[in-house]
Amino acid sequence: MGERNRKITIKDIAAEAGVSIALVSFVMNGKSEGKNAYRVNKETAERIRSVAERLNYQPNEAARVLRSGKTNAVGVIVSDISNKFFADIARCIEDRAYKHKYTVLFGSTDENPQKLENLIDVFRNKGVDGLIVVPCEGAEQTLRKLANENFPLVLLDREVPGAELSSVVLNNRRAGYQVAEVLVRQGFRRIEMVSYSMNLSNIREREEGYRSCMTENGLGEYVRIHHLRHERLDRIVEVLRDARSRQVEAFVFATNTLAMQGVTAMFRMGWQVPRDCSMVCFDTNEAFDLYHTAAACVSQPIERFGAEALDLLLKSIEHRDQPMACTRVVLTPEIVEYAGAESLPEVVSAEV
Amino acid sequence: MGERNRKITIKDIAAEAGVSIALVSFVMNGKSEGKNAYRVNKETAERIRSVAERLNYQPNEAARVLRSGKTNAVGVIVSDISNKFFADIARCIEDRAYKHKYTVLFGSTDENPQKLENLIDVFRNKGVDGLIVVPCEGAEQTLRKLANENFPLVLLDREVPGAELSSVVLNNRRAGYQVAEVLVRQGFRRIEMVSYSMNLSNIREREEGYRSCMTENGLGEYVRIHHLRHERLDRIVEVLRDARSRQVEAFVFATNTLAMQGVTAMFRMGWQVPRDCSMVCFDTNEAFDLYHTAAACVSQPIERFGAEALDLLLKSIEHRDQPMACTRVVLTPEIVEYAGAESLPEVVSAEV
DNA sequence: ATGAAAGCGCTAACAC
DNA sequence: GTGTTAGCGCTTTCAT
Repeated sequence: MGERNRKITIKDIAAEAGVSIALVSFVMNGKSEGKNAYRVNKETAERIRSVAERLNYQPNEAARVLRSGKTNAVGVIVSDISNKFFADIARCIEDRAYKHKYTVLFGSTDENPQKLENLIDVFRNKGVDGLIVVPCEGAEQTLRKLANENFPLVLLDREVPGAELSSVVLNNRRAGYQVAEVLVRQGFRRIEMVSYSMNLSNIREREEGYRSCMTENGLGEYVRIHHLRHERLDRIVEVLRDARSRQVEAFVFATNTLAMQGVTAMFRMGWQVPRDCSMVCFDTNEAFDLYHTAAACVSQPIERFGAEALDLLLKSIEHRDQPMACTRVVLTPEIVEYAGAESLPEVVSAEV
Repeated sequence: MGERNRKITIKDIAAEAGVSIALVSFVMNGKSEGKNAYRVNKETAERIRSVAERLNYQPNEAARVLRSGKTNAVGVIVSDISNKFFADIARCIEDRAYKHKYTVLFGSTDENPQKLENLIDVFRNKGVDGLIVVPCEGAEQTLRKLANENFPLVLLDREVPGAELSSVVLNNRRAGYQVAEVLVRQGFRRIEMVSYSMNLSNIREREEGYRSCMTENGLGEYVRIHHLRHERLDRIVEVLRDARSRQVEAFVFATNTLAMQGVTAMFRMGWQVPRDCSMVCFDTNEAFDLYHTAAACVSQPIERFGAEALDLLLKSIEHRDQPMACTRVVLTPEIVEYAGAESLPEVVSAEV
């Protein structure tokens, strides 16, 4: 009771089991089995294991890390961990990493390359074995340098053009095409896109998808992409109002955030969605889902994003010596189409 | 180019600056200033600093941790990091911790006490200096033991009854009272509550709040609390249908998840909210907010949750020697009242 | 004002 | 099969 709660070390186990610390280390690391192993006496090994169990031995991570240079930790750097899309991915990565005995450090950049650089520094000092990064604009240099050092790195959600980096991304072009196509099929012609001015690969490709969908459907003349600054989303009101004055009938929102901002603004201005104006967007969201606000949403395979990214990273950590293979995983979007608010079963039956 | 990219250590700095590693250590740790300091020559210190800068010296965390026993990392264990409420708090903690040069490890329990215990073990092995924990049912023992060991610990969102543990929680009783009161003021009488069967302090207090509000308003006879099992939320349909058959006019949902499930179920059953049935709930949410689905929401001071919890934890890490003071921070809820869907400015103007 | 040196707990090469 | 031992990079006590 009054005993100081000293941490049990490998030494204590060795003493208690009457063997050397080396033996304990081997046994604890499973080096007593397998081919290239110091073959330890089966009984000795068992004795050591039981002592460790009894004393509730917990190896000291810091020592192990210092000695081996491996932390069994990876860093995940996203734009904003409180954003639903990233929070969901984070959760998947966390669970999966845990199964592989890895822990995860999270960080948010707020699309600020300086913050990204800081986070990378901090995480590397902490000794993470690798990084999963959602690159932001202006981070190209930093990331390329990292990769040149042969540091295990996997890009998520977006790519860095012209860099040979592993990445897990959506087929954004296709998603943009297909989601816009829903509007076209519904008979809309004046369809415009609301997007970010940030130069991000995923955004640019979504725009491309929209553009080719329009062009291929003979609506090239209506193509118009509004680029909003990330810090000035309030400008969306002007964009919408202007579009409205040009009889725009429907919008493609390049991200969930933009869509939410857009719809909120529309509500404030007295338009009802989708009655007065239709829209499609990327990612689902409880509001749009429940009220069928969107005519369609791009549903991203969250689980696979997390799984593929982590697996890729772990593989590249395993093969740190090799000159770093660059794998590109492109996931297929799913388009969730809603029937339209007027046909929401519940609303109809309630109003009749 | 072909150079192996060896990490710069304190030794390199020492050699380059022509001093001993001890001096470098002192300078790097700012022990050259202040009162109880080895007074280092101002110029020597400057020289060391400049060399460190030039060589881009990054101290090795593992070594520092091994030696000092301090990791400058804290663990945050919540129910589910992908849940908006916790994701938001996580983000606040992350930002704030970062300013204090701390990093944060996140983990999710899924309300499973076994997972909680595992996570605590893992995080402690990693050597976190302290933990912020959202306790789940059945974790009382584990947490009490932790605190008995004088391990820095702060509870978040919920408390462990009968344990002297620091915590940051909402005044849930008051929140429950006030949010139910909105319905009462709107003239509803048959108001029932949908809650969890889990025995969690916050949930229980919310129920208490609802109950006393009803009683004090002479509606005691209508008090009814439905307890759903966390894993069987689909049961909510039966609960709602049954309530409906008893002419229940409004619901208080004990959590955001319950509310979302509830409203979704109502929609499926063809009821329109709030036309056919009113509701209030805890936490805001884009859907309810945008469409004024809820008559009112309890808005929790997310920022303060994060800030208070982290500050409390850091303080208790700082004073690990002292016998652990137990502080309880109770935050005040804010009730956000919506005007009702029929008076949504935009919908009205659009429908006229 | 500065340096030497003793470890923190662990891994792994090497000796027996 | 098992033990010895040399560090990993750092902090900190104690000499000088």
